[in-house]
Amino acid sequence: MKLATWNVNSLKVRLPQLLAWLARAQPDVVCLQETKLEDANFPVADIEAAGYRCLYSGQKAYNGVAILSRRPLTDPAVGIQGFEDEQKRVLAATVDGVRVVCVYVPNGESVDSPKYTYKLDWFDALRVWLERELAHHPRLAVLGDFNVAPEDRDVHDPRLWEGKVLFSVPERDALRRLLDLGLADSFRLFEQPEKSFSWWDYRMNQFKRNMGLRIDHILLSAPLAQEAKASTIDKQVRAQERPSDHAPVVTELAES
DNA sequence: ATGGCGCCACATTGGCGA
Repeated sequence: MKLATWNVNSLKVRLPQLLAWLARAQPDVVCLQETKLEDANFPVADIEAAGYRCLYSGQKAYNGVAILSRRPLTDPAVGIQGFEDEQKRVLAATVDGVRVVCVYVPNGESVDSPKYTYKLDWFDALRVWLERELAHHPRLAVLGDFNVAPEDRDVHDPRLWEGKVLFSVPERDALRRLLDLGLADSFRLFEQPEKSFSWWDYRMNQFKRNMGLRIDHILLSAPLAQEAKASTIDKQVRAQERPSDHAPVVTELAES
């Protein structure tokens, strides 16, 4: 089973790229973030024509998440249980016995912003909810844009980013506490090229200069981590014309 | 120190992302 996550930064704009990527990469399950579409405008027909079922939870202009799957999606759930949030950032469903959770963690804006407080509160609520979800679903995967680079090696210039939003200690601690529930950062289960990133700012040719961050992650519970075969970041997608600022991350599980 | 780019909407400028 090939699991993927991609922040598309507008599904309306990126739909042709998504369809081309599905055909090339052949993922089984794809979690999308920043679809920026109300549910009424979700391109269901195009995605079904490509061979994928879909679940989506969106809003106008901001946020919005979706799960695409070749196999049936069951037991859908919207949002973090027990956490009121108008922003559409979380969607979950079960595919072939794997509980798939798609997350779009708040950006935080800057460490002195109210949005940063919201981000940390949001992480807390996510952790509490995921702990319960794990108890019910031992085969659990959390995929998405976490808006946190976990370690120095996930940042092109850690000294420059030290203390900044996306790399501040409280954010990294919040992500660490998720991993401490018994989730593995699947990308790091395998040997990887140095300076592997999943996001590059549009400005200043940062992609060409590989000045990025690794903030998009696929976390796997222990039974799934044992089955992981490979994990990669699809940089080709970021090199296209009119790209999203994020590249897809893909983790493959052995057939079980 | 600031803006750079791209997308969106009560749009031709400002909010937001990261």
